[in-house]
Amino acid sequence: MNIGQAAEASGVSAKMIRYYESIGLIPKTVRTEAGYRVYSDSDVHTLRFIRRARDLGFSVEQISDLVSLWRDRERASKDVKRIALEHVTVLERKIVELQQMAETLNHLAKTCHGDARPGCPIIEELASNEAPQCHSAAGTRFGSLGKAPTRV
Amino acid sequence: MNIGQAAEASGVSAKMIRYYESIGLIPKTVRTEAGYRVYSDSDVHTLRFIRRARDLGFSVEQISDLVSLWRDRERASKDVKRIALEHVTVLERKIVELQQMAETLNHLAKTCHGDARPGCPIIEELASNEAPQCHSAAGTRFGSLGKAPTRV
DNA sequence: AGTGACCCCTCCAACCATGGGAAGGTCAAG
DNA sequence: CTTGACCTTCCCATGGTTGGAGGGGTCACT
Repeated sequence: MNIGQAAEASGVSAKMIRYYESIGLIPKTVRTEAGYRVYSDSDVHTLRFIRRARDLGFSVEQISDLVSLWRDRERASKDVKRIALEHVTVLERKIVELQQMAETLNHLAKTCHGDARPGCPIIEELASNEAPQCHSAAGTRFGSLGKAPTRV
Repeated sequence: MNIGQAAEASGVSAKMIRYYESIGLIPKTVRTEAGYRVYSDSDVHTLRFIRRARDLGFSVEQISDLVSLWRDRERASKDVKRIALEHVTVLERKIVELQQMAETLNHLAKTCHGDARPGCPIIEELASNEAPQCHSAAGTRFGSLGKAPTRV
């Protein structure tokens, strides 16, 4: 199977398959004489695994661990569960962050008459010198969420 | 005021101030003879505005619009409200996405005994050939959320 | 006047995951 | 043999932010 068919069958783009190979998430494949990558059904299976893990929001690094655990017949389900639950924790923190942003904006938008007149509480809030937001946590730019603030 | 003090006072790092200048979000500042950027209290006010908008998850492009509207005394609050509510829509879609991921994982983790034995429903789910997830929408990799799937 | 501790400058690279495209090789069908 | 669909590698862009290198400025203290 060529890379295009493998991409089709797995739902991972050819671009990403090459990228995953380049970073070592998947091993280098066999090549034809002409240099074309060749994939087996088993490879497609792995790619599908990877795609599902991506769909669940795991990072490539986490997926790398999950793939290892998957391949490892002696794997401890404890390890898998730990990775999954750690990820859930991160997800839930991000959810809260986004909810606070949305709440703050909804609150401000509600008090904004939204017509052609100037004078808008949203702008005024942003421009104020006072406490950043009414919903406190949205201002914690560098929460303990990792290296960077949540990009939205 | 030098850039460091402006950064301190506004909560925007010196690096980011230079970046915002370079992309035109803020105008070029006056410089000292030695080439140091000089900031006024008003500049700091603008930077604080920008930081708050970032905290609310607005993109730089949106912030650029908001800053223009802020400066424009004839601004229509309608325009501000529209930007804010559009952003809320995006936020809420992302929240739902993340919630679905978290739900799926929580569900799988619940059925994972999580001890030293092998055999783990989380891995098995990822590896299965069947329907991607029990919570359907988490698999819609390219939902109508914009250019790319939500990176987590 | 020298020295050390900071500050500032610009430019370049990295992160993450992904898409786009150019320039060239390969393959199968017509 | 031509055409078109595929493959290859390589480079570039995204967005927002941080980091570093390498060079210079400023200031207070000795």
